[in-house]
Amino acid sequence: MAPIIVDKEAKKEEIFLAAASVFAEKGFSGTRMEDVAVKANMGKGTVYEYFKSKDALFFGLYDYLLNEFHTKIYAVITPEQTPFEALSAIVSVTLRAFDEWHDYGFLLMDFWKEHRRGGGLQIEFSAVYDKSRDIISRLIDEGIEKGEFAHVDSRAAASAIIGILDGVMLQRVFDPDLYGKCDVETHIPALIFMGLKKR
Amino acid sequence: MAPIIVDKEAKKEEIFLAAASVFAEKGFSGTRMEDVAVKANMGKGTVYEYFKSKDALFFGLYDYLLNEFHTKIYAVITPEQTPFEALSAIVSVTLRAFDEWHDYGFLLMDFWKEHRRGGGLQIEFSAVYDKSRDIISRLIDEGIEKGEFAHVDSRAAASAIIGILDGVMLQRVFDPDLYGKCDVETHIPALIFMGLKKR
DNA sequence: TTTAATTGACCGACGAGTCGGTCAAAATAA
DNA sequence: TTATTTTGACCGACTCGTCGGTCAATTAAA
Repeated sequence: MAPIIVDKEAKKEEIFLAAASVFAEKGFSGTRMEDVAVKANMGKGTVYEYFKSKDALFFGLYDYLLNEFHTKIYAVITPEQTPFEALSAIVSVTLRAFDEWHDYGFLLMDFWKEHRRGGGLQIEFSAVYDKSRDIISRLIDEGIEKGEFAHVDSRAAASAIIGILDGVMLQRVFDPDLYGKCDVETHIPALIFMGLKKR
Repeated sequence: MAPIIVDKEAKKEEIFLAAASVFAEKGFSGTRMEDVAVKANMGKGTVYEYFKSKDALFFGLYDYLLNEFHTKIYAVITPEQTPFEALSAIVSVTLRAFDEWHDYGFLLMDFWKEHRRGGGLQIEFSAVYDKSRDIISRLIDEGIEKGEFAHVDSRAAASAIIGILDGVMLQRVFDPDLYGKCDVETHIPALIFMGLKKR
């Protein structure tokens, strides 16, 4: 019936990991499918058994990684936290995630850049960011309600917070040692909460 | 001896403008040199008279645009301003610049992404960001000294502010209507200065 | 005429995707 | 148990369209 029973899902994951590494190193257009195949210890044809095209692999990888990231986020927020605590947790875990996996920055830049290119595959970043802004701004609204936060525009603030995370990651991509001496995980949340102005 | 005297610089600029438009629309790797030539109303060969290679054109364009942006920034800061005023001016002019030329976001994503690819040409973003952080953090230090700002870590704060600008631009690239209803030029500086916490 | 400026047909490298063939495990027969 | 058949996972040589870059020819100013 079915000789050689292969765990297709596990194999897809293997390919994803190889692809992540190669795409991060060479960028989307600089990567040849053969490179991915070699990295995954298989023939090019095999990669095509699992992914219809280079695009399918690339955009599939995005979904895979986004899912992993969401898992990390959801792992640190609980209903018992105050809005302040929840926000802090999200900010730290994100900064730490970017820190732990330097390659992710390069990949993300590629996803940003390629997100258009037609086809049903393209990444809907507007939806992804919408969702993130929703979560953050809801936390901010809750904080305002509870008297914990000032009456800021929660949508704009959410956008800014997410912007900081992306923007700081970006700078770290260009200069990995940027925060060698400075504890960004403390200072960034501090700035978000306290602002620049003297109290 | 010297027949046709062509203003080489003006012609280079023509090509830059055409290239900016095409690169923004199709991305670096999606752009054919022929596309640029057509947009600039000339033959492909002519483009190669002015730029040695696609890379030379692309990275040359970056320098050209960066220079234009710096000119904009320097136009709004004066020695008489308080640190608060100078920072506000920089933030607004940057947000407005991103707003006025939507294409710039796409281009920037391409520059970010391609910044590595060897050769003597690659963009030194670490230096570019270093310079920006220097300017901003110096302003913040000055503000702290004058008792205008709290004792934040000025390097981290500068990094965060620049991050907000890049990050917000990014979100606007994905969702151009994001700030249709909300005055981001007011709210973002407000958040930076006042923070989230209730005073 | 001379020489700068322009051009686009052409070339060759490159890489995505294909496809016919191989192989080993599993099922079945003997 | 051993031989035979079946099946699908795997593979890499090949094809073929696509550009970056070149250059011989053309245009036009001086």
